Amino acid sequence: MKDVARTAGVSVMTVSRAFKSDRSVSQQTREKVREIAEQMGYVFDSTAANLRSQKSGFVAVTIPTIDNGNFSDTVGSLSAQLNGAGLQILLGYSNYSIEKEEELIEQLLRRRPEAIVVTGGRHTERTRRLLGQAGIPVVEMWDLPTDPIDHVVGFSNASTMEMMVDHLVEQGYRRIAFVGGDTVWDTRGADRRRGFVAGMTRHGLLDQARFIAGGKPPISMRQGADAMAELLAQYPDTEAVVCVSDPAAFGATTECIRRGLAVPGDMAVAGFGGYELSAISCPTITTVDPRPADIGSQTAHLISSLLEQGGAGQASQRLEITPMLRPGESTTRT
Amino acid sequence: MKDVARTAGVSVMTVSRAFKSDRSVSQQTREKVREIAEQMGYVFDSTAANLRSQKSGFVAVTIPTIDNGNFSDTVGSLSAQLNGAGLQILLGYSNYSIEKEEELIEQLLRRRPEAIVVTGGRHTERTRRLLGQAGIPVVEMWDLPTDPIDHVVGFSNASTMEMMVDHLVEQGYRRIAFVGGDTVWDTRGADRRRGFVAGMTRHGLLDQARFIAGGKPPISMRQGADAMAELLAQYPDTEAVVCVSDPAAFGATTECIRRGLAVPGDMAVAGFGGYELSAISCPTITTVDPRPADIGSQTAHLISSLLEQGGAGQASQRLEITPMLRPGESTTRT
DNA sequence: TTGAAAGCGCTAACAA
DNA sequence: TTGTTAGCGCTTTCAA
Repeated sequence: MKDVARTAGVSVMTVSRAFKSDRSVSQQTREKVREIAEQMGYVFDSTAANLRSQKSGFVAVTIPTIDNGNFSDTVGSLSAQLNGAGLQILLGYSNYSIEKEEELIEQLLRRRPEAIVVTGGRHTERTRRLLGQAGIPVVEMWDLPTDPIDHVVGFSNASTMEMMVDHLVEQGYRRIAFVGGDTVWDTRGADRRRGFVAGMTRHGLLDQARFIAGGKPPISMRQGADAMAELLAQYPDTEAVVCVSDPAAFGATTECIRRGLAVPGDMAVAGFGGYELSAISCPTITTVDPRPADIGSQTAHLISSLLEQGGAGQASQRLEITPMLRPGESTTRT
Repeated sequence: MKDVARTAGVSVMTVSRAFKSDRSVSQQTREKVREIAEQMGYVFDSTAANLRSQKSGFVAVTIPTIDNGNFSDTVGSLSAQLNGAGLQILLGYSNYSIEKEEELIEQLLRRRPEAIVVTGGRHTERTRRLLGQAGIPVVEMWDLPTDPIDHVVGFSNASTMEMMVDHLVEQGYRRIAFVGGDTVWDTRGADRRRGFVAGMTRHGLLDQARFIAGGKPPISMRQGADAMAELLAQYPDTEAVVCVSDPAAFGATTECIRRGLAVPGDMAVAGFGGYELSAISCPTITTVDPRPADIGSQTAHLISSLLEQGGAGQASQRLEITPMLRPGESTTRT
């Protein structure tokens, strides 16, 4: 910057101002400075600017994995909106581990983000402490924790799954199985399973419920297919299956078709997540859409307004997203 | 840090050292300092450290969109490996626009990344200039540009698609259609289309080739289904379709099945990308796997070794990935 | 509208 | 093993 200033015959301060948007520099000076900077191949150094102004322009985000269309949708809309506000996303993957999440969050906080968004509502004690004293807005998304750290943008995985159980029971299914991943890892998956149990209990069908474990999340299509194979071996009289996610439900559906079983004629299948896959698949698969892009944009909007009003220390908001049931051919009684 | 130093009764330099890994501090002092820091809720400030040491710990990455399983796979493995080396990914989305990419790259360079990875080999002149004079290793991935900026980790989209055409012709198909997105936006899609034309020409079948445009990338499953509908209306005697990506091929396949057309009996379908979807779908879909995770890990490995050897200015490497044809039921002559 | 001085929180370089 | 000094490249603050 000093070099640019010298070449342009102005002070470094003027160069600095020429690179900001609406500061007080004459149009003429600004253009000259920018042109010279471009010629000299000068690239502004945000690191130094951030240090001095104590504003990083970062929003930190942790998601369990990038390998999940739902989370990518959320991050995509979050990112698009925050970029518009001049903020960049600093993304980290916790790999479904709250210990890894703790480590990750510590790393991210060292970059002095202006806000932080975490997925889910279960964290280590130290994570809660780190986030609590970070002095920036904290948003927990994709869940509705009973004891939130600060702000929340999410939905109840449990009651959404109950809604799905209601739908299946309404359609006349009774012997229903749940296919999910390891619940120690995937807390949202665990909540969905809890919702399944609650729904079955409420309908007096808990004794007809079956459970198949699908391994470590994210549950793949292959794991869904394997789970269906296991289900058919263990509980061949099952009438319907609800899977913890759409890819698993799709895998389960193809396994049936491959074996000559009709879906839903011989076996009904439902998923979770509202993926495009479920709407296009043949048969279309019943699912519930938690509107991941809405979670992202609501979160972005919340963060923008919080930062405008001065950041941390404001009344904690709780935005509840209402997932939508999308009935498909895969559970329609023929 | 000053506060921590005072409380611990040491100098700031000692505190600084206590937070580095293998520097010269007595084990006792380090533990005491860390403990006090933890109690005081002190979080190390990377921004300042980066400014002083002129090392950001960032690797910048641009991808067209997060909404594409192939790119997420690449970023996932890239990220996992670089995190191991203490580097964080600074990710940006170009939205398939080289103008947006230019803007994005300028933003990213301001954060002083230690290396930068861009997707594809087509860029604006200014992008090339910015990258050329950034003084850091530059990797272009997912392509094999004829005139690379610096390092390359990728494969030829054109010749990979030619391989697919060979496979279809070998299976006996002649009247073959190509379904792809807008080629102005998606340069990899354009390369694949070129490869299709080259393959058909080589087999003397260009006059029997058909083309259906699927809109702006990334091409969705829905667009694939719509493209199939259009194809059946315009060229009902088509024998096989090759799609620019697997999701589109899946959509096209379901559209056939929905209309009572057998795949491959009445219409053969092939995709591109090696998605799990193609291996699980019923019928399984013929695809070609560019091994996105390998692209990521090869890129990570290249970057690690370049940074170890001092960063920019080293001999430009060109790592070619060999995509694998994965024949599926969707093109198998019955 | 422009400039000079001070300093953001850390580390390189050197000294003890 | 520990401490002192200077300064990374910018912006804040104050003055002209």
